[in-house]
Amino acid sequence: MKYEELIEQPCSITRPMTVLGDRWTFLIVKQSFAGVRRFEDFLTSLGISRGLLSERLDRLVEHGILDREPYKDERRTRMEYRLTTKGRDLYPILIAIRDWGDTYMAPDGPPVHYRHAGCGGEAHVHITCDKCGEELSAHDVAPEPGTGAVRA
Amino acid sequence: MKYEELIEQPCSITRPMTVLGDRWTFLIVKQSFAGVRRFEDFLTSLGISRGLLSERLDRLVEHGILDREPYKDERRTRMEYRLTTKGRDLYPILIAIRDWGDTYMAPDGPPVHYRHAGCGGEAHVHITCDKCGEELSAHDVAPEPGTGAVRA
DNA sequence: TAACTAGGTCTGAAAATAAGACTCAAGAAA
DNA sequence: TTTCTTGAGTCTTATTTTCAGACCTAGTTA
Repeated sequence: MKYEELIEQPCSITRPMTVLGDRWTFLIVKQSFAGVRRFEDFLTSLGISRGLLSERLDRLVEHGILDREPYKDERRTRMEYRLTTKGRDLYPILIAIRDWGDTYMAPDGPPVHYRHAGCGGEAHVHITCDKCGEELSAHDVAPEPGTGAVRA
Repeated sequence: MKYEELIEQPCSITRPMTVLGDRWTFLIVKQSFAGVRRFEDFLTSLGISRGLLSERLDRLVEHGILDREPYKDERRTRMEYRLTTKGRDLYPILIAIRDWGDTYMAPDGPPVHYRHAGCGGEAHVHITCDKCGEELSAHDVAPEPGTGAVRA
């Protein structure tokens, strides 16, 4: 199967993966959250090659995750890539990955704390039931076909 | 930069991506949560090629995300790949991706509902502060170096 | 005018992926 | 006993992606 064909699968995990599921895309988004906006800054902070960065930024813009806008520096016009609302909504995925990374891949402790500004507590993700409010784990959840499923 | 070198970066988002950030790995994990355990079942449900599936399963086992065990069918011995605790802890990432996928890539509505067994409500992720309990968005969070950061 | 900078494009070599043929062992069928 | 089928892979070849670095272009500064 061609990887691109996966986007047609009726699965809300598979479909985002066709957009985000490669080596670099998610790291670019991560840098965006960290305030990186310019081509050269993505380039040097990530160590990605120019060609790939160019292609990936284009794709993120196409998918409406980043906006590409020229803006006036003091003197020159430069390009900026900024997260859209759709892009900012990826934040829980980022924090979920960070929680797992801190737990299993950070032998020297968390490299970065994500603190509640002002309060000083740390941000973590939780799965909760939107009806009873209880905190859930994988055991408590049962998948069930929805309206977007393909009828056989 | 070689992609593999990224695993040394002091970042709990980058490091998991070196394990999970390719076309197929996360989809294999997704299938594991859906109850798939056998080689042939991953193969047909995902449409991945044999060689890649073999290599990816090995890698997930190496990283302690799946366990590979022979088990007795009625008559024969077969292989099973099952999530470890480390693997099950990926669930919030999965649900976070699904939330985003349902919001932005499911024009016909959610293909699958992830329901709280018994209660019937739906599972969603939230970012909360572990000190004050408030629900947070990207705006409310400020990154700050931790013990695992490299000193410059 | 020359050099520099941001933001790219182009190119060739190396690596990863796709598709399918082949292997091998165990158990079932004839 | 020989053959067939099945699960779980390995191997091979062609195609795609990725890497690394050279090159390009327009405005800026010296």
